[in-house]
Amino acid sequence: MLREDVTDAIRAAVFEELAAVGFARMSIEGIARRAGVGKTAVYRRWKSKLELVLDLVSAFAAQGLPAPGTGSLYGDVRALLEVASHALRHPVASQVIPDLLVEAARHPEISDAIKAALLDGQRGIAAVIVRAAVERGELPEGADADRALDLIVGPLYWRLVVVRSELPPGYLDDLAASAVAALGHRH
Amino acid sequence: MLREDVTDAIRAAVFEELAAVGFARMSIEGIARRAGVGKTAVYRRWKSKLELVLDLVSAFAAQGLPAPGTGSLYGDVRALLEVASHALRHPVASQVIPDLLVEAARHPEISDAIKAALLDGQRGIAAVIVRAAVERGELPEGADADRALDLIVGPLYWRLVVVRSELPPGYLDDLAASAVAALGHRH
DNA sequence: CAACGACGGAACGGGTACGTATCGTCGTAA
DNA sequence: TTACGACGATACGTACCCGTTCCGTCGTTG
Repeated sequence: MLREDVTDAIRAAVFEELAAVGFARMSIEGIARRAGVGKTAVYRRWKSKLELVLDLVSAFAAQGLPAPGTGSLYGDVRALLEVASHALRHPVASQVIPDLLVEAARHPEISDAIKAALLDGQRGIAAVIVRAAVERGELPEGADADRALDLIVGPLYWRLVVVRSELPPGYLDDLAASAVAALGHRH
Repeated sequence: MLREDVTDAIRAAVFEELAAVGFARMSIEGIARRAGVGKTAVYRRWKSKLELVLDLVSAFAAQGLPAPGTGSLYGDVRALLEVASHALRHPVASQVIPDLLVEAARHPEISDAIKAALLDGQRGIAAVIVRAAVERGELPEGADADRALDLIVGPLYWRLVVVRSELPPGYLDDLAASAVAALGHRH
């Protein structure tokens, strides 16, 4: 019977190692070292670095984010931005997520896992938000949830992860208002 | 005197290697192998992998992108999106740029080089576009160029690099219109 | 035609990681 | 108390890469 405390220590070490050196440089030896564990303990549980990471990402997917229901489109968008900005400001997540997204371009398995764990969850939330707004009459029939997600999360991701600059005060409020304006715009 | 054809071969190999395996996995030996060159030829020119990449990125920065001047805010935004989408769809650039952006979080030198080569150029263009729109009366006085860049490029980057899905027909037109609507929105 | 210097190739010692095997130790369950 | 099995530690042979050194070749310069 595998000891659970050892398993947990390894999992935690993987996250730290991913954040510190990235998937490409991450090694089984480094994980075991950081976890204070023998290499044997790692290989007894997972066959490879890839399996190990896929397992962690999938565990993340199981959580499932709750969709906001504030009663207004602006409120829902603002709430989604709040959650997303917290995630992207987390020192570990803000390092691990972009790193795995880049690796996803080289490993289809990572791509699938990330899509299932993060992107599909967000798409679902966006779909709920848009549908509610349509029913409320705030958005025209047939509004596209994917496009909505681009407009809401794209600027935030760009600012936090690509440019990596601080958010000015009121930025999320502003961005939510801008997104609502852009979504409501008819072409 | 160093032979220029060898230098060019190495530079090309670095781009290919960066796209294929990423900065973290890239090795001097691999570059020389791909370039059909001895390791000596590489070390004779650059001291390290980092210097090599910084040199290439800086060369890119020297190009300098032209700011669009179409006469309307929508036209300028649409033109900027056109250029950006071409760059982010290029098979090598679309792999190299996100990879270096992630590495930038770990290497301040890369961060500085990328900022100088890409982000500052885009910021300058956004500033020109916004200033022209303000003079035209299309945007209110004091419109923020950085926020404009977030709203214009953010969604595109998200869609092309993060989600990595195809652009639906008319997506750029739509996005340009949405960005203009969001920018014009007063709060 | 002679000297020079960059070239590709090969080898160096040192470092890290791979995946596997073999220890002795220690907690647990029969 | 005995048997089992997961544990940490250590070592194995292989592979890759580091940065450097030496070699013989070859094109250019003078």
